Amino acid sequence: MVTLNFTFAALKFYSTMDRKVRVRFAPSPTGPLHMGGVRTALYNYLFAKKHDGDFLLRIEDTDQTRYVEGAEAYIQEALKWCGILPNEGQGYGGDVGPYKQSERKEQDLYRKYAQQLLDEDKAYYAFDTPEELEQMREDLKKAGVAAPQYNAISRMRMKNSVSLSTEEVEKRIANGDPYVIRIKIPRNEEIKFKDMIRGWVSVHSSNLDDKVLYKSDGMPTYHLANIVDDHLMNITHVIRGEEWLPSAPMHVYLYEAFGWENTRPEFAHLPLLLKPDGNGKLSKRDGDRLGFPVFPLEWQDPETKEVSSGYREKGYFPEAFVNILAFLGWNPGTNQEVFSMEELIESFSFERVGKAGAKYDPDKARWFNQQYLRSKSNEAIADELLAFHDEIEEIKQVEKPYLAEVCGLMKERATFLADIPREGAYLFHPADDFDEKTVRKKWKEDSAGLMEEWADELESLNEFTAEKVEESFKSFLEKKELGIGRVLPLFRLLLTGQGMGPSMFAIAALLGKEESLKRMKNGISTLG
RNA sequence: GCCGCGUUCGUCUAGGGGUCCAGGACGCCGCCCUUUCACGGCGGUAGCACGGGUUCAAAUCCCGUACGCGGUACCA
Repeated sequence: MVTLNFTFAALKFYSTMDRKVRVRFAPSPTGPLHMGGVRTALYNYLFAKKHDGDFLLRIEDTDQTRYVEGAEAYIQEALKWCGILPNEGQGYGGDVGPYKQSERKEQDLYRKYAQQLLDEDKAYYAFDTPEELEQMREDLKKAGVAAPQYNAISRMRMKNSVSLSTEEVEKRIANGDPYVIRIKIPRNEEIKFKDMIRGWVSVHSSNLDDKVLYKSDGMPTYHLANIVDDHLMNITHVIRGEEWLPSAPMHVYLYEAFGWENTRPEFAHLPLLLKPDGNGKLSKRDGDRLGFPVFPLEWQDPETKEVSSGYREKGYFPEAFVNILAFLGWNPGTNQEVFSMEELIESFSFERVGKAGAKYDPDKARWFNQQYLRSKSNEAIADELLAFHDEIEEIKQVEKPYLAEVCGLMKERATFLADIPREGAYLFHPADDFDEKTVRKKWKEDSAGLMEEWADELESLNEFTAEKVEESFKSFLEKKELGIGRVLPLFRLLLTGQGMGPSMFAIAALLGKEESLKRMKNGISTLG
């Protein structure tokens, strides 16, 4: 047995080695793409790029009842924002399209494969009504069957082309009776495959259901469409979420039933993304509850009009978002944590993807964004502020070089772009009021007089640079025989209204002599 | 219930029999730097789910238990 497995694995290895790597991301347009979905797309993308392969986007919309307006456009936009760009697929063209299953169905691409299975006695027609199915499951449960299924045993008591006579089946079909096509899972077989992340996964066929492959509405189910499309699109590796692991053996069996086992893709089932507190997978609700987005982009439900926040709108950089996602389930095995997309491609491998679900940590996510913000040049940050935050009045009221200098001053204490103009609002216009606590602690009776003297010193400066202001300030302290902590907070209070912030001399220099003196004068008269 | 997958600091994780009285990062705490806040530096807190094996030696291998998650649809 061991020898057999080894041989099988070796054969598989060779058969996929000489094929160009082709992977696909295949979401259903049933709503906005969840960050877990984006991560699946990302891992597919990284794997494809790493191996000079293709990354395709396929839309799996076989369930017409769950179609949501705008969801497909959302998927496209989200991937674009993240820089996870398909080089083939829906919206990108390619030789093996269409890339949308509803359109493929129009071309009748699926029915013939179901027919092939029917002809080879590997699938059968079933006429059972939903009520009959429910009844069967109930009866089996009552009879003490632990896992009621439509399988090799129970199928004999149902209405299908295995249990019914040929004449009866033909009559029903001719009559137009609704039917589905079910896969005929063999009764006693061990089905195994080697998952790239989990190793050997083995399930006995008695635990598999005779799943519906073709629905009575004429649409294939996911199971059929997925296998047929992956085969027709020459997919070499199926990288998807762990929720698919239970049906993977059935998919493996389907490849065998079709006679496609030699080109069957490899599987990698990704660990789930879990909610930050407690257990269970990350859901839309958790974001609302804990105050962080679970979607890449903001989304408004077309029916309920309910708005879900997005990483983009919250101020996350796409590079940071990708970096965050990459580290939820994968790590490079080194101490490096900040990775560009290129570096991720270079380092990515399934050997370093974990098996256990990863709890999402919003704090760590913020930290990543901060790292990216700090690593950008002042000019780049100014550009991004102007491009993405035109709702902020301040940034439009100054020249860009000035804005860039503000960014330089503020970026080390900010996490998001918008923090800069908010926390540094006083660099754009005088503060509305003075920080009460600082006034109480620092503004004494003699403060006004002291600041007037200091203003005179500033007035006499010819060069109003940070260095000159500092120099002048030092000699002022010496002259007055005062400590820096007595005087500087007053200066800061007058110019910024705050008790904290970046270097006071840099602030004064940035504001300029005239503005600095004006603020001092106004402040002194207000505070007395 | 049944089937499958999983389980190292609060969180993300390194670790694939000895070099681990378990390393890094986020968070938290303390100290230093600083007018202040932040940054930075230094230090600290805290973990191998449990029980049996195997072995001279186990976080690492095997079995079991517990717990968690996923699946159990004519949804994907």
